[in-house]
Amino acid sequence: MFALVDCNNFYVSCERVFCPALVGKPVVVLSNNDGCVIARSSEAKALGIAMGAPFFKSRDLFEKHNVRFFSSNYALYGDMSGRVMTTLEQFTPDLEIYSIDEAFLCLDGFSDLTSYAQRIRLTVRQHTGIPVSIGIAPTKTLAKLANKIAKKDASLQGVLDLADAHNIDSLLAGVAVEDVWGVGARYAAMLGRHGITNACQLKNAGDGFIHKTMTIAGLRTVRELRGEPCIELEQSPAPKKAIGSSRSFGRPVDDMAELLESVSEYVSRAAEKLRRQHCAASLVQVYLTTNRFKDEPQYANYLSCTLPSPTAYTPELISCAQACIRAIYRKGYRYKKTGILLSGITPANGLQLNIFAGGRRTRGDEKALMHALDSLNRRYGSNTVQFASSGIDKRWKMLQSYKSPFYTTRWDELPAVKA
DNA sequence: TCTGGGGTCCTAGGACCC
DNA sequence: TCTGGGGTCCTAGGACCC
Repeated sequence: MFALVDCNNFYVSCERVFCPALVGKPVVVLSNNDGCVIARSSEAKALGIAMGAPFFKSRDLFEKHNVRFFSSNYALYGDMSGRVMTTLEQFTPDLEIYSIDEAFLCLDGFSDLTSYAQRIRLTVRQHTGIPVSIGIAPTKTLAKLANKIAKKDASLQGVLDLADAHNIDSLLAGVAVEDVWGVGARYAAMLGRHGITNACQLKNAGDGFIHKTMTIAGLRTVRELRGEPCIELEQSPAPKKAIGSSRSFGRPVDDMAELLESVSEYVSRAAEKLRRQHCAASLVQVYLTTNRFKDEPQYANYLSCTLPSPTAYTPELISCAQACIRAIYRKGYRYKKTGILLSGITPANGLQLNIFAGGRRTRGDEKALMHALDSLNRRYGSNTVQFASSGIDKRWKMLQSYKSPFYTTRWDELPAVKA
């Protein structure tokens, strides 16, 4: 048996923990660059504020209903997520952290699951202040679905064990096909054209048709809806096969020097992650693009660069990425965004050395330098030491005009309790 | 002035190998 | 008139997830 524990309106809930005055009021959290709405309180949803709604188009509505809004504060959300997951680990030895706000728990061998799940809810609430909902079922896909129903139906008090339902098919018939895990907008439209609009109809669709139109992954989804487990619990996350970093700029950028700074910064971020998983990369991909929403000359391009041997040495990766930008940069455009992707990832120990790389500084020196860099930044905060090529002013940086304090990760921003 | 970021998996097609 | 068969690897594109 699987339980899916999902935090309710997670980012909004994190903000509310440290600012209880927000409880009961419409609250939203914005994407990077304060671009779109990516989390909404139930009050905000009730006002008709859509997921992904552009912030600047909604400002009037926000003002009218006194909607509170926040820039995203990932240091806070990541830290709160860790606290929730640590609490969940007390309830089962077998747990998969699926995303920042969700975990699958294996409940095999446990009894009285609904009341156990209620205890989980109360404990998470007490330890972290975060409200969660829990769906229980014999497959992950059904557990996701049960969770969705538990969130919607207030009478369930946040928990639904599908085994308790007397008529699962009628429950499935009440769930739109696009709300099934693994069915996105494209598949939902395609299925709709074939008369399949709810989860029960999808469950009863023909295997051949599903395989042909939705590949093997779609077939797994359908089998899971029938109660046949096809997707296992993954307890130890596999190392990443690709690590990317990209950001929209806070304002249009036309100067190549600033584009070079931005990719240097993004490569530094990605390389840090690469070293954290003890890997090296052999392929650097770089792209740039203008703002597709603007009625002005558009240009987008990308270029990749294969390294002679895999590396996790930031300066080498930066040189590659900057060479790519120089090659694809065209003067006269207003750029909106650059991004990089590291791939061809292999474990850093036992690297194939390059026979032609003699005479350069040794791998040992590079490793020591990166280790020192990472240690300093871990201890004293991100970007305490950085590469000059990433720039000093960084006037291209994204906007974060409405960010809440780093309540849990910076000494000088800890909330104070007044006597 | 203003529309996010970071991933995974599957498939098809092309280049290459023997 | 007439030119094989079996395979791997890589990449791009399209779908999905949060």
